[in-house]
Amino acid sequence: MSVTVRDVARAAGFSTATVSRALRGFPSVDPLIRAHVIAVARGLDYVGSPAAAALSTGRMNSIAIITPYVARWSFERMLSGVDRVLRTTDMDLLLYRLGDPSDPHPAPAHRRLRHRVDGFLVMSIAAGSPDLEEILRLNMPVTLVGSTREDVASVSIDDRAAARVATGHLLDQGHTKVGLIYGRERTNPLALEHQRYLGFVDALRAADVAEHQEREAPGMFTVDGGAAAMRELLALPEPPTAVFAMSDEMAFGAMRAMRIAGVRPGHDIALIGFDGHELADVLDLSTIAQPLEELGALAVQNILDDIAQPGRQRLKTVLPTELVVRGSTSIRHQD
Amino acid sequence: MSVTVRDVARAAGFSTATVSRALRGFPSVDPLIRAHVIAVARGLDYVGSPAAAALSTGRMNSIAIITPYVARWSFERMLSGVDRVLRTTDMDLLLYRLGDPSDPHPAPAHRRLRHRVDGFLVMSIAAGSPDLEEILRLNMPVTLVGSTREDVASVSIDDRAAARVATGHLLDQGHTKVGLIYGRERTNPLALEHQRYLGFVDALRAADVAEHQEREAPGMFTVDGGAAAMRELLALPEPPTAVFAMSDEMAFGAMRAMRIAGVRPGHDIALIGFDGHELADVLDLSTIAQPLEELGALAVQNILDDIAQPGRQRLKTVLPTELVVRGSTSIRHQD
DNA sequence: TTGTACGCGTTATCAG
DNA sequence: CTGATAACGCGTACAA
Repeated sequence: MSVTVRDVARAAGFSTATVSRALRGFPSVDPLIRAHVIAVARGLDYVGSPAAAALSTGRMNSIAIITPYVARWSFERMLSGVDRVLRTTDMDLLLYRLGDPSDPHPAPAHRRLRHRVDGFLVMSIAAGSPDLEEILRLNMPVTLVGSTREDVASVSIDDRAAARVATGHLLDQGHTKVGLIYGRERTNPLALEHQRYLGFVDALRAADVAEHQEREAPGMFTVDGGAAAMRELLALPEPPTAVFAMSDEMAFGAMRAMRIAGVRPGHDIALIGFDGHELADVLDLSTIAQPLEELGALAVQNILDDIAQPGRQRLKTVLPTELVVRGSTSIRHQD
Repeated sequence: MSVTVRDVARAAGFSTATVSRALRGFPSVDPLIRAHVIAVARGLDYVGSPAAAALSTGRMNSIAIITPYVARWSFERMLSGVDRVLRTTDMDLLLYRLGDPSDPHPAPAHRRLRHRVDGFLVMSIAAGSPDLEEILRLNMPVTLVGSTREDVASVSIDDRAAARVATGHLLDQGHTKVGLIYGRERTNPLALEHQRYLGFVDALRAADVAEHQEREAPGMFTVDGGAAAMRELLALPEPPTAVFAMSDEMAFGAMRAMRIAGVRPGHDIALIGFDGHELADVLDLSTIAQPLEELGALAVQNILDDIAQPGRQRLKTVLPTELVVRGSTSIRHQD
């Protein structure tokens, strides 16, 4: 087939053991011999078999990203952070789309992953999700990104506080009819968006503003969904004068619906999103910026550490968010 | 360590060979025995070792995506298409960020990939790129997405024709001072964007409009870069009255710069992008829509086929693009 | 410091 | 249709 350690050993005039050690830079090998072996290996265009190494050591030298939402902007950002850290190592990155609660074609088997990777980065999957439970049952290093769970390492933001800030910002402008564009199921404690919903309610309560369920519409965390939600809100007998969308992408959709309906964001209706999307700036959308790239980077670093030294203290990091005020919430409400 | 075929074999009262065959659904095994073996395996919570299987068969059961631009919207879409197809198989997906010509920290070794995957999906890497050459040298199944190269399978669009259409659309509106926001190096034949540049020039020539190099600014294919480019164009003594941006993301940046400068897209300056970005709609940006998800899906399907039957005819698919006219180019130019 | 020899878990071959 | 056994390529005790 192709050239193996044995070939290199023969050509170099040493044993496979020495070759193996030399190639991996062990200190216990004579510098001269190492140089020679490396030269010979290069000459033979030798490249090791990760499968064989994995079989022998039990380490796969790779980690998996588990996430249901490959198509969200936030994923793309977190992935950038992950990649930035990972490319300084020799670890490989596997990508598995798993954990979408509304998936008609549910995951076949997580068992398969067992011997496939050394650790898991679970992104945007709520604690309590069956898929997450399956992963945890594997009893391998896991770090959550964007969610939290007892006894599992995680890197996240304080969603509840952030949503409180976003909603509070609207209330500060004098709005009392505050609408919400959520994802799919805001009241399910297992849903990732639940915390943001609680923050929304917190803020209303703190300001003594009543919550009106009919002013809350689902936007599925997509642009189109956000548009549909806003259409729904606009059709209300008493539409909200301010709206908090749980993601910038939904807010963008809402803006489209508003434009079509002839309603100006920041003028007729205040609108704030969530994420700190690159284009929020272009669309002059107020938002809650979260450090997505950092989330990814810290999480992968933690996984690497966990793999290196098992039984390590579980890391729980919470990163800060920032309210970014732009035109879409610039105008105060006056009754 | 964990339960192996041998354990299953012992528990089931059959040989490892039979167990292996039964578990993989070989027709040559007694249905009753198969059922029994499967039951036992499940009972033992058996899960196979891909590393061992790979070592034995030489097939890794996984493919790699190679791309420099993890953070672009177009990547996210193509990835969605890839995943849609891949999840109907038992193949795993490895992700490698490689091939960025402006990478200060160049790739360590592609050799490493040799025994890691069964095939490569090379996205958005120009033919002639050193990284692509390295991959091709491996002599394994490769499918290009978004670029073309002699003797390599590819799924792409006709960039040149599409750019011609975009530019032609501007010219049709009566514009003669047409600007361009390109990526990094439009004139390098090895750059991916070169074809779009050629299409731009084609259209100008066909309309007998002179090309003015100073009306062409680099936007690095990012939002911020697009903004900078537009600022540059606006500062010209004779700014263009219409601009073609080689990506929607750059066009978005351009729109931001225009808004800050008090110039209205589609009114003061016509603007058209490229990609069919989800948010082009929201921003009322005309664009060239390309079927990104389909590109990804077809490419991965082709790789799977190539792996299944080596030495197959090289596929060369070109998918159609579509001009989408919106507000940003709706107003005709009048001198 | 270097070499020998075995094991990792699975699949493929070949004989029965 | 089933079983015994030899690879697959590398890492690593253990011995020298």
